[in-house]
Amino acid sequence: MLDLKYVVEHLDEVADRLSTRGGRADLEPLKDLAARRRLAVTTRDQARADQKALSDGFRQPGVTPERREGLRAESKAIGERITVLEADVSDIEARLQDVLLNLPNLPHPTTPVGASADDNVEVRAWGTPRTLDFPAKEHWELGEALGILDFEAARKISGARFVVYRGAGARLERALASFMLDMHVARHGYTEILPPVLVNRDCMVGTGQLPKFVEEAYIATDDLYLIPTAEVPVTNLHREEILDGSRLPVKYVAYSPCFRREAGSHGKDVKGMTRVHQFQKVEMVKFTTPETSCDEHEALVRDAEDVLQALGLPYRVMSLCTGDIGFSASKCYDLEVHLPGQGGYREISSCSNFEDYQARRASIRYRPAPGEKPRFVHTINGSGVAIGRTIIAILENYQQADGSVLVPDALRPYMGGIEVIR
RNA sequence: GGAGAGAUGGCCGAGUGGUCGAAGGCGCCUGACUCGAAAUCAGGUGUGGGCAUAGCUCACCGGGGGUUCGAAUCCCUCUCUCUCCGCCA
Repeated sequence: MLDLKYVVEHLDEVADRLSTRGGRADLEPLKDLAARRRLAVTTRDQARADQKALSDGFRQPGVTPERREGLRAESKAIGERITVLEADVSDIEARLQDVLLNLPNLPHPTTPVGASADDNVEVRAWGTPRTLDFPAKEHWELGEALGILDFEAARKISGARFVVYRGAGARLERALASFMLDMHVARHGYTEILPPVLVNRDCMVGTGQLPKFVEEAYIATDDLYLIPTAEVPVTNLHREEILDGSRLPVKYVAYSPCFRREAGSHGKDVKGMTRVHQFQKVEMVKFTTPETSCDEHEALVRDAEDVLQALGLPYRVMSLCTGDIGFSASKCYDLEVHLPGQGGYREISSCSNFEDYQARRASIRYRPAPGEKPRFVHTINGSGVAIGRTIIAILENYQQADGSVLVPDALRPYMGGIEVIR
């Protein structure tokens, strides 16, 4: 959520910056509502002050019954007026909130301006894409032939866009989760979290999934939502809190399943498990000061890159342009891994700096020093990394002519010594 | 699922209709004392909103609603926590 005061005071600048996301932001209604709110609040507060002053009369010694009756009548009249004025304020504030919650974050000045994914900028690349001396297979061919990915079974028990891992496939998933968590905890200094995957509405609003993207979410009964990423429960760990500034940055890493309806992506990535309704992911989340968020964001990207480097998976780092970054993000880097089977790069991690956008929605603040005023933290998060897509990358990068797949060295200790899946 | 108890500031904990944004304690900050520290003493110390912004003012005692001239306090309701019983991985 953007700061209303800032938006109103910098209307043109905000409109310009938001327009780089595509479409145009009409902020006039917001400005109008803000002005109406100011008037309504002032009027209401004055009425309340009047009534308060009146009520002192009841306590004065020697008030006559007639005087009391007069005060009562006068106060009652003001009370009725207050009721009306309060309703007015609530109505305006609800409408204001609705507009504000549906406004995306301001792109960071360093976010490249562009209209679509085609305008994303490659920042750096690591490794050399593998060239195979035999026809490269795609992950589903390899996985099904090896008996480690079962799409047919998944279709029967859940439907399209699900996958069942079997045997070494299931083991690979578990190995990757442990491998990534261990790396981020031991080498990168994150604290491991295992969050609920069912969260309340406030969490979803806090990180920006709701209200705008309700069609993307799986909604359970009791007003609970299946998380689309561990970012949601982990960021909300500190919702409505004031953190001790000396504790920052706070760094968490969590392994969780992620549930996405993928509404609006019909016909996209229908084969295999590139785009499924449930996948698992290791997610890193940081809470930082505004001064350090850019550096911490860069560091988090490096932390994600470490995973791919350790697994020997060639990738490139893309700085997403204004037309492609997520709703809540100010700046975002995607890590795209090279897939010989699909013959191109594919997103495997998305690392975003939300600045104070989520913090304002979720009211996550910190106190720089004892006695100082609280400020909003900056939140940063990124996949470290998506496990399903890592399995895709391993299958396609480590495939051999006979259809078997080598286990990357770094993973072997986690695979019970299995060196090749055949 | 059944029965009961409870939710107050960073923490503990008082407060059962107005003088309460809220006693007291702890913690924290500032000052005095001290070579320095501890102890002691004095003062200060919540969050957000509005405005004519060194100030004034309004709101907030788990959430929502009600009664009342007036609610932390009374009533209803929801949520959560705790205790006991039942069930259960």
